[in-house]
Amino acid sequence: MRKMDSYDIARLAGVSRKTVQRVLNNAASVKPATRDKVLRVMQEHHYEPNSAARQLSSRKANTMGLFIVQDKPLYTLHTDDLFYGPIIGAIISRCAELGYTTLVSVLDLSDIESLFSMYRQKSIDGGFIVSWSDLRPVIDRMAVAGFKVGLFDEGFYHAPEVPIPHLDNRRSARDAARYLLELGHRDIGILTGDMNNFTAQERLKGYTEALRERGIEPAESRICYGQFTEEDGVRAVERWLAAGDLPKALLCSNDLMAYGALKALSGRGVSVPDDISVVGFDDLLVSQYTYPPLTTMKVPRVDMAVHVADCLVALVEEREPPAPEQFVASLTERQSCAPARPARGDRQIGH
Amino acid sequence: MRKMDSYDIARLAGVSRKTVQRVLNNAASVKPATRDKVLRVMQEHHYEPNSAARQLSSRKANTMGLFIVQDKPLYTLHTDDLFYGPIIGAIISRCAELGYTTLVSVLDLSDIESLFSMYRQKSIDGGFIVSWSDLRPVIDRMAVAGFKVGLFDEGFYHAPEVPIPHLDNRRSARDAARYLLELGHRDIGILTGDMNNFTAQERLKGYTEALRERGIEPAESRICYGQFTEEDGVRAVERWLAAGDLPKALLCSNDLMAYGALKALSGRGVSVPDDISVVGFDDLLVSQYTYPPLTTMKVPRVDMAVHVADCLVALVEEREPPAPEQFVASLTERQSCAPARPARGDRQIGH
DNA sequence: CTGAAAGCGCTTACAG
DNA sequence: CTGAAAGCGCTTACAG
Repeated sequence: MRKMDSYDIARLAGVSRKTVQRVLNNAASVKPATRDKVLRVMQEHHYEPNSAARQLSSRKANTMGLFIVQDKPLYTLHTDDLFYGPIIGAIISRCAELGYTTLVSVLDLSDIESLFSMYRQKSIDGGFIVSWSDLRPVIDRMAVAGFKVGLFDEGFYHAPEVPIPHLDNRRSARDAARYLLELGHRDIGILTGDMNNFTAQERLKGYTEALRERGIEPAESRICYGQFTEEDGVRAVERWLAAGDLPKALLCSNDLMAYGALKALSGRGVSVPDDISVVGFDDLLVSQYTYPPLTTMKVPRVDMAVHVADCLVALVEEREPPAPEQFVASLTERQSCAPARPARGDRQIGH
Repeated sequence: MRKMDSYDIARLAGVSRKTVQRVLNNAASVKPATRDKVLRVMQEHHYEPNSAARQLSSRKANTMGLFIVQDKPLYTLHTDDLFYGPIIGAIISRCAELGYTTLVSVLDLSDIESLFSMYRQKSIDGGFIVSWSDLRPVIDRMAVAGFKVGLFDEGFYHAPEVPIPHLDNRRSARDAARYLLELGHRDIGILTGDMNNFTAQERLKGYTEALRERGIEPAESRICYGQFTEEDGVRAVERWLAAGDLPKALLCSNDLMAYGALKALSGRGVSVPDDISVVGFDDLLVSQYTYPPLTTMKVPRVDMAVHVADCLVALVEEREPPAPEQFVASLTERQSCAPARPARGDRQIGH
């Protein structure tokens, strides 16, 4: 019961160390009977190979890093971040399935060195970075050093050698706008995200395309530029309300902004969905608890996470990466949208 | 730039390996000039000591395990679990501050073996288990094996050698009930958690004590037994409503049940807080988004997490653990409570 | 295919 | 205090 190593197991099972190792690595060339015997001995003695020794001699950590960056000014990102929470869980689980443990760190953007440390210390074979910020400088440094990394938000980065799951934001936003159009709405506003962000740009394009398909040219007054924060939603609504110019339907480029809009609307006594329909984007956990529960475009975050994990592991193992996938958000209907009510000369819809 | 080891650094800096090591471990006995020189050489060559080699020779992983168990039937627990999310972040950050990395796993309760594996492989020096389930059998096995572990929920376990942060649930619930009493309410119901759970028992006791202080003996009809799930909140409200016997104020033993109650109430057209005041317990992220925003007892989860982390690290390093702390939940007022309205023979309060 | 040796890159006693 | 050696427990070439 004292110190057990693979040598002891070999002796006790009456086989060579090599055989013990084959059993550990599930090699085929071991007779079932021998295999069982070795396994039995290992279990009896609670033997499991020392991971540090393994890492040291094989030069492989079988560990991935997961870096959650605490984005500073605009977005605060915690492990309980509503968007990234499920992604974090999915990555960890998927890596485990693929034989990797996951070392999680929360990182300040001002102290990004500890990320590089983990690579240099050979604590990890690769890493995922989860962040809303523009990480291009960091990623470039990593590329130079040959450190393997996967990302999530393609808002700022797009490089063939860096796995990033691709969401078809334009199409998804188009689908959201079409939904509103099919409800009979013609006066549809949009609340955009940070326009330096590729994702935000694409969602705006999708909105514009959908309206144009119906021969509607989106007026400048219908486009409100935000930064993906809840506060933007509040401000947008208040500005429209102050101008007496609230649209009849509102597409928010993420759920957080929709929450802000909903709050401001309800605070001003404007009824959702009777007076205005609201659609969000993401489908965060909170969306089922808002008032009214938010209709939103669900981003398949878990599938996307599994996909990056698969890509990064393939990269680390120098295998062919899985085929690229194109993800699309799907409509989750709740109670924040209603058919347009007939007014002025608008044609009536429904019923 | 090829393979750098501490020997190379020593040679390049013109010192002994021992000195390099002293620098790495921040030992005092190195002259500042020497120290700087060594550090400069290390930086120039991007040298960082190999973690596997360190672990192997020092028999220490400097790593903690964080096991998020996916509790089966009643509660589902994900990394985005509203209660545990911030706790997870706090543990990781605190461990980092104390010099430990954190290996996170999500665990199925049916496959708890992988938890033991990490200890046997010496991948971790200790671990935290985050779960709603009754873990006593697992913890007992760990104690026998000498594996060090910290927990969160003291609902089921209470042992001197296992760090668990202690929340004074009785006092916290008493404070919540007192708040309702001070608002003038006398007809106050409670929705309890699973009564096998110590935490649930204590919260009920706190409620009872507060009412008795005011000479109110809680009627059986005011106590509704739940299991900490959202659905319990729905059912409780529906049962009371069906009996035409809704209390004027309701203390929910956690936020999730309060969400259910709020939904059911609003679905039946009962106004919160005009017709009934509702108080939750936990202060999850969602509570600011419910309708109306939920007044609730905030559990200092982050402080509690930091405290267990400190305790477990002390245990691992065989140092004296920090002094035990007694945590208390504090009232977070939002909009789900209002003063009792004068009715029948009740004395009037307020104004 | 099998076995004994060398090696992974540190830390830790152990002589000097 | 300093330095050379042994050792941590595996894996990986390398002879046989």
